[in-house]
Amino acid sequence: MDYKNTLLQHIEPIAPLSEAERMAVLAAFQPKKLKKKEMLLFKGDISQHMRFIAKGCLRSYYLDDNGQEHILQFGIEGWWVNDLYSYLTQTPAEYFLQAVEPAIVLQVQRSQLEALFKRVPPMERFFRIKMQNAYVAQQERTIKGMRMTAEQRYIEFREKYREIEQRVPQYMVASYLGVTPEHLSTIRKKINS
Amino acid sequence: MDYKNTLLQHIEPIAPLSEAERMAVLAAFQPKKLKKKEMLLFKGDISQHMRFIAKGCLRSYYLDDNGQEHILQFGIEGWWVNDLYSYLTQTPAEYFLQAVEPAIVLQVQRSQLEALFKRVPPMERFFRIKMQNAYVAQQERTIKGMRMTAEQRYIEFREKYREIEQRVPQYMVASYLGVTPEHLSTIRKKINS
DNA sequence: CGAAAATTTGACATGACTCAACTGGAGTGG
DNA sequence: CCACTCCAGTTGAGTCATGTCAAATTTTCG
Repeated sequence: MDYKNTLLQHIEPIAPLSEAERMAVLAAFQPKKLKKKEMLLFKGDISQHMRFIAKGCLRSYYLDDNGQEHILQFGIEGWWVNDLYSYLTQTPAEYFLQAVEPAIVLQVQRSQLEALFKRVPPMERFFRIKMQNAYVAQQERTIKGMRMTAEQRYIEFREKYREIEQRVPQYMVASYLGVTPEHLSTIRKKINS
Repeated sequence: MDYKNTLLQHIEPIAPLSEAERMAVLAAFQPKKLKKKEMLLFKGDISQHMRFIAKGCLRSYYLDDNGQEHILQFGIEGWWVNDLYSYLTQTPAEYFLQAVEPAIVLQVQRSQLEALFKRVPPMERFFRIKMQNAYVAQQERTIKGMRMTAEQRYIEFREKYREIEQRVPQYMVASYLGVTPEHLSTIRKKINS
């Protein structure tokens, strides 16, 4: 039950809850254990849950027309992962969700979360704020993706997500940064000299 | 008062309102008229309002270390524009907001919007959904910015924002797409042949 | 009409990709 | 515990995409 604390610790600084609300929130979420490389969502599935990472490391990615993987996002403890568009519109997912490390994910059914929003207004607030922050961060990433060189992006990634870099293989970092593994390798060589 | 309808027409499909709520919402917003090139927010200002475009066309942009403009976003009728991070955290803005065409913007003070969220719960819902959609769209743009060629991005932009393309100068489109005006020019030449 | 701004064009430089070969380390089966 | 295989990572050559700079041309607007 320890992982449930992880969840509350992430919600409460943003949206404090009464004891009853806390119970309601916890009751709505269910834990799911994942092995390394286990899939949490496939392209084509309809995402039925909001998902909070209590432990471990996951990634979301899609396959392009050539079957190549492109990573959108990594997530570690305290992050939310999803194919949000699929979840929101209940259409088939574009993205895959997969555990990069063994993981524990807390999931809440869409219908239950909607009910929770009604019963526990701070949760609606919490998600609005989370979305706002995610949006801002994403905006930042968009600009940087288009305007910075791969080297600059890598240096930033390193500083910002030191921990993630140490937990995922290098070719996944390359994929996240939008460069080929070869190119990332040359960048690293250049930096370490 | 016509522009106030524009606002309600954008809120109600997502979050229906009672007559009283409608009044409360309208009362909170104040119109502001902008001339072409007039600034709505400067870098360094603290963004005090949420802003809805009732008429006209605006852009948000920032200046890099070389003083070059980079456009994040255009907005036309029915869009929201802001430096969201500044608004949310009440820190100095990174971005400028400027009218590209004469415009009418409906503004609501942050404190009033917060009060509105409490009094009119559908508004909190409306903004959560807006944020989610914006986030998803932004995620899309991030991926495409890093992985598609400038030509592909331009073709997409054209299809998706035909109207905006016709309302803003080409060098701003280039800026939005993250390419030099010269390069966009050669892309256009290539496409039209 | 004239000046300023926007766009086009071309030569050259650099960043990033592709492809192919090689290196080194982590499992795995004998 | 060794030998083998497989996969991640590195290296280098050649190529394409895009940037920089400079100049010419067109458009806009006072």
